[in-house]
Amino acid sequence: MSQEVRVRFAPSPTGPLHIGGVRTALYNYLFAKKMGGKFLLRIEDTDQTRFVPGAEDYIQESLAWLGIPADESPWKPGDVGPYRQSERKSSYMQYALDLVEAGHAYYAFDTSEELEAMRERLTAARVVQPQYNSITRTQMKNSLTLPEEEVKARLASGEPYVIRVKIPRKEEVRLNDMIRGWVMVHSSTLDDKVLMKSDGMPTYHLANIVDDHLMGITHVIRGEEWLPSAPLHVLLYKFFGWEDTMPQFAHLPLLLKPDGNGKLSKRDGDKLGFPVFPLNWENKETGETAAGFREQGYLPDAFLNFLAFLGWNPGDDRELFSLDELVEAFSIDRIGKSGTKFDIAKAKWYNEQYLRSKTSAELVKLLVAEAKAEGMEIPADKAEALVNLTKDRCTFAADLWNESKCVIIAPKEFDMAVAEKRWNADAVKVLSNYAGALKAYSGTFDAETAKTMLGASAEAEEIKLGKVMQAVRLAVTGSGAGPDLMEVFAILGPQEVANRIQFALDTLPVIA
RNA sequence: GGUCCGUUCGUCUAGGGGUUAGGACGCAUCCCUUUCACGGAUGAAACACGGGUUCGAUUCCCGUACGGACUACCA
Repeated sequence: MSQEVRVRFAPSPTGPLHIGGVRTALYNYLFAKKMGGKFLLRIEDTDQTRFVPGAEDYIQESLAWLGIPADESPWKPGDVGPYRQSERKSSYMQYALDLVEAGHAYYAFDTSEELEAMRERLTAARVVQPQYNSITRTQMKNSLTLPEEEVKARLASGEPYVIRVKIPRKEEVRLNDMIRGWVMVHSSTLDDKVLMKSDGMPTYHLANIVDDHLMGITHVIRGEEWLPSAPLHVLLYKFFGWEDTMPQFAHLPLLLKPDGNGKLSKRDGDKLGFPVFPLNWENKETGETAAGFREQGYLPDAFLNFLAFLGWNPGDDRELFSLDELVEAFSIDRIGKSGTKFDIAKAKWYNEQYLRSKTSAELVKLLVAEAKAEGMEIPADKAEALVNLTKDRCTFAADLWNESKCVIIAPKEFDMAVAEKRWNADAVKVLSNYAGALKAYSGTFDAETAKTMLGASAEAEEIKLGKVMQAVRLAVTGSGAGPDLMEVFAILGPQEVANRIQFALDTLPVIA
């Protein structure tokens, strides 16, 4: 009988959730759903000095926006709670003490000044890697070097202390990563990491092992930055005697800067003009702000699809996947090993694809909302025609409005660069003729009619239509580029088109 | 510096001992067209390097180079 898959996403509430974290959450979600298991969210807030108010809400809202909510979380507790490490504080010490008891950990009383002095001494002695380990710990103040009585006295007096793991001197530590295969590290390169901090809180290393064990986590899917400490975690599972239920590890490739090299950072986004966070963020205390994909106009499905393909692919030529399809297609062995550079152009392409696949009704909603944000209204009888006319020209929902503007708002001024080239005597003749014809017209008016009438006007003046088309567009929309003109005319209706032409005729001096 | 991880078109990637090394984004050209787009077609563009193993290596092995992560009482 196979065990239920349980995975967790374990962010720290230290600020907005980085896009790399979002992808980690997504892969955890996809794996859990694919395996018919559970996706948990655990808040790793053991560093009280870095806690940022609002960050938890941000995490929750981000997952909600993407449609990948956790099955168990601080806001939806299952039966292995609490789901905030700060609320589990009381349980960690006992586990650390068990390790001390078993000889796998020890108390250390060194002050930060003493630690600093030790590092300096080792550096001066050209020790390649100054660290608290099996050698150096013999020279520090800890329960391994101090007499038992003194240790007891120090503890009793309330002197601050930490508990450090006692890394064995010679041991080959190995783990079988689901993405990277066997990874082997010698224990001599590991250091005696702090397990319990002097403030009584556990470090990540202790907390994540204890909690993953207690929460029944079967697979740990996290970023590659954790790979170097994974051997320590393996050792800890062994020390606790939990090897049998140790989760399987999968270390995800990093998200890299689009240009040059290195981990993708907020700075890169700012510099290149794209967000690296799912939602807008504002830290009320520091005034720090960050742009979000949602506010930039990205659709959650498109963003999700884009994100899924940053390091994973289905193995065939398909590119467009709904969340359900992603779940169906997902597998950890199709996750790549190497770092992935972030390409915003691809994200835009995904957004275009998803925008265009929306129904007219959905697009109308988006257009109306965008217009409203600009203080404008879209006449109900024109909305559908507008979105159908403009959607193929749009990347974001905001473009629906940008592209529709020229229909909704009559031009007050004209693109003079176009006017200088195209606004000539021929154009004026044709337009005058056309305006007159439109004013007199009262039948049904569609794109076909608009064009036939325009053609007739041109013919009447013995002028080739193609020669004056740009001028016609300029007169009615004020610019030289835009959606299909005849369709625009159809939406406007003959009277409005005539009015606009008349305004242009009255305003624009003949230049060309 | 040390430990660990990685390296196929500019980018995301497929592939895998013998292939014209495939797709997508982007780019270019052409077609469509009343403009700009959309769409269609075409094109330029990659196996980091050096040794092995092999009849044969981009693919397997070992080095080198390059890149990255980690190296806190942060996660």
